[in-house]
Amino acid sequence: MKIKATTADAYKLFHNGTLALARAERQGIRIDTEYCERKKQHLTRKINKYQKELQGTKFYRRWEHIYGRKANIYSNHQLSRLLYHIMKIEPPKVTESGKGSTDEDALGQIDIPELKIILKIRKLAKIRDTYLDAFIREQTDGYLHPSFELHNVRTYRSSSSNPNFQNIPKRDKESMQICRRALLPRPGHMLVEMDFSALEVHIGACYHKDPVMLKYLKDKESDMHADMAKQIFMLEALDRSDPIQNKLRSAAKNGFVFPQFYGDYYGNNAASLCEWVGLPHSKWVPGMGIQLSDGYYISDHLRNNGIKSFQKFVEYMKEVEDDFWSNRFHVYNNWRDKWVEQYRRDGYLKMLTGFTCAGVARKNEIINYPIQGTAFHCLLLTFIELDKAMRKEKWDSKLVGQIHDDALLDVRPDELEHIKGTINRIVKEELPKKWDWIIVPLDIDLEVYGVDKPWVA
DNA sequence: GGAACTCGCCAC
DNA sequence: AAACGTGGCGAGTTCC
Repeated sequence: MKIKATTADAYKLFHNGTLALARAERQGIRIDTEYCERKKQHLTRKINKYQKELQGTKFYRRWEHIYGRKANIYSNHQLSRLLYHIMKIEPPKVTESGKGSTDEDALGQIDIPELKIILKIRKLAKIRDTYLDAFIREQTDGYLHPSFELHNVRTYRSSSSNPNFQNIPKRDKESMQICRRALLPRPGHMLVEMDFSALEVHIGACYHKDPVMLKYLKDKESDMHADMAKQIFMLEALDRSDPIQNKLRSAAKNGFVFPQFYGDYYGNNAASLCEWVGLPHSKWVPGMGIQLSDGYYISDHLRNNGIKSFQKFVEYMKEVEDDFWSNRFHVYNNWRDKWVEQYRRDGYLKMLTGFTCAGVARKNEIINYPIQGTAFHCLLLTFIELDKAMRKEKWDSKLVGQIHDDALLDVRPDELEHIKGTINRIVKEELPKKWDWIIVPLDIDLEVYGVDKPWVA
């Protein structure tokens, strides 16, 4: 008989989780403080160089003319006034409070070369002030001890602070290398990162049990993102080994599938997809966007299929969205409706792990909360069990951090094989045994970094 | 001089 | 009819 998880089960998970996370906090992660100091100075010199370059321009002299000695290139308030009030430029986008935005996207759409310098300065200052500075400030005796909290997040995920271990740059190569170069294993050890692949998609399937999604997750040959790329870009086939075709797959994944799961809609999707493939929000002519093959561009291809403008593409994406939820994933879609209906009736929702979310929430929030929380709980239980095995068997290896669906270990090389086996046992056997609602195989990836090498691939 | 706010930007 | 979920944090600004 199936027994549903209770609040007491949820409590126990967080009680044990708190203890395991506290032990990881106490272990800490080794940090190269001298490197941080050196790199900080290096970044400061680069920033000063860009600042000098900016200050020599007409644009900045205008800025100084308005603000005098108070002119500050880090003031977005001043920049916004200068661009949108003094220079009368039409704001490409506005902020939450309705003022002209000065974020990267907005500045990128304004044809003033000086703004490029500001963006470069912003990026370097972000690395220096948010990461390297914090690493130096927060370290004691060459170790960082980030906090991991379980009481801050509405979805019953974790948060991290002092410093935040969960937002160290990864996607931008330069930022990633500069920041992660600072984080090291203990002497003679290596960093090992384990992460669940597509965990939220898998956990979502445990809630809605859509047969089409279950097939995608169980059948290694099938590929949801490739299928969506084929549909969106009207392709007969998709070869992931071709870089351009793989880019189309990434566009479908990040510009349509994931945003749809979070509750986005075709209008934003169409804009995002165009961004991915380099097409403008206007009429399309031959030779626009990314090149599919010699002399054949994405705009040629879509025009040949009857989509000759952004406007038309938006209409087409409406059809794709409709097909996505009404046909392809209609069981998933019915679950969403029923789930929201039930919340509106009860005033709360209950997760598969026993946690309760109550209070006023919008539709998208209600759909996302259980999936986001439950996915993290899979990582947390894995973390707890690993910590338990580690202490019982007196490993020299240590758990040092966690990022929602990902854990970082500081491993003594001769223990690696045993640790791999332990992780696999926990994820493949113990998790599904404890939680019988896990109806899809959970997969984990292991990334092993070099002995004495930093957290840089 | 600190609290509370906005904005921008990093992660999943 | 509306239209992307969860955080932390630094700098600048405003208010007391």
